[in-house]
Amino acid sequence: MDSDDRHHYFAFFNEIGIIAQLSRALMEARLPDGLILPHFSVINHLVRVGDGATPQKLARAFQVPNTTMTHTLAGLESRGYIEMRRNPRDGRSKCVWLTAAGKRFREQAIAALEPDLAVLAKQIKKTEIGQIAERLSEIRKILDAYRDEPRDGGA
Amino acid sequence: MDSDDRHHYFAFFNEIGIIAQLSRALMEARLPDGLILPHFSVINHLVRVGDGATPQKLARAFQVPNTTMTHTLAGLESRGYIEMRRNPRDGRSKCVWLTAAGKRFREQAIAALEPDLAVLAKQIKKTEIGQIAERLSEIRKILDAYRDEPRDGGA
DNA sequence: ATTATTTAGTGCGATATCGCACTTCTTTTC
DNA sequence: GAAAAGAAGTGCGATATCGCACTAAATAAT
Repeated sequence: MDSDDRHHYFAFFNEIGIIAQLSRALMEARLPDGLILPHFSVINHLVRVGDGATPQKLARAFQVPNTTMTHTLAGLESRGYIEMRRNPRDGRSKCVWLTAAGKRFREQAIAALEPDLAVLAKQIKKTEIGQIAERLSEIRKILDAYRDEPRDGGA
Repeated sequence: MDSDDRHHYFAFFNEIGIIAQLSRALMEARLPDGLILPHFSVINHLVRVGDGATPQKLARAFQVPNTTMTHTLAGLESRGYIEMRRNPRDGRSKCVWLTAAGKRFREQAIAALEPDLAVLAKQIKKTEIGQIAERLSEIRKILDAYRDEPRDGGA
């Protein structure tokens, strides 16, 4: 692999990083003060996948350390968007439950973002987004698998 | 735009965010202790585009606040990878110059990453990466432009 | 020329992320 | 059943990111 080959991969991940940064900033500009993307993401996840998950499970889903998830959940709980209850199945653990306020927060955040999405949708067609997202999903899975068995191949 | 349409866009940006996170973690695992992606990115930028740029220019190139770039540059300077000199054209400003150690750092970082890249290259073909990167570049430009004239359309 | 405005860089404070180590509880081993 | 090993969550400390406000210098306005 020569320098030019490497640059292709670097350039790809560079674009990814910039888009992640830009989209995150765009999104956070629409969220209430003190709330950031992970707050919304967690709430959104709970709505879509269903609540009652443990912090551990959420940390894995978002690929962040447990401490980070603890911190994010603390922020959501202090605002009354989630409730942390005891896990009846495991005394070490807890379960995260959405509150009505939490669901309302999600609705409002999505509504606040709608106009931006509408503008972007005019320039980036849904079909194209869908196609690229599929490719990205494959790449994400490869990276994700690689994370668990780095470099030395396999075994 | 209905809930399902929205989800397409959310899913796209979600994949982007995850890949950014994974690739960054992969990269940083290969960097010397205390150095993170922005450190490498800045050095790499200076090598590729040429050094002598002002902190301001770098901050814009990386879309980060000036304070963040100041902090990153301080880290690089304290390790002797760059030199901050006075800007002869503007007394308020400075110029960032690479040192031999800085160039060596880049070489070593790339070498340390090479085996990972080689493995990934087997699973993600260069041509496909290139194609997706082109699409992403267009999307990045759209987002970038939108950043300057949000929501209310134009004019 | 003097003053007002803008710009580059940075000190400071607030919050986010994350590694480490500890507590508490569960599961495994004997 | 007791002891050992493992797992979930969190307190603490270190660093990153970023907004605000300040200083110094350049540029514009008069």
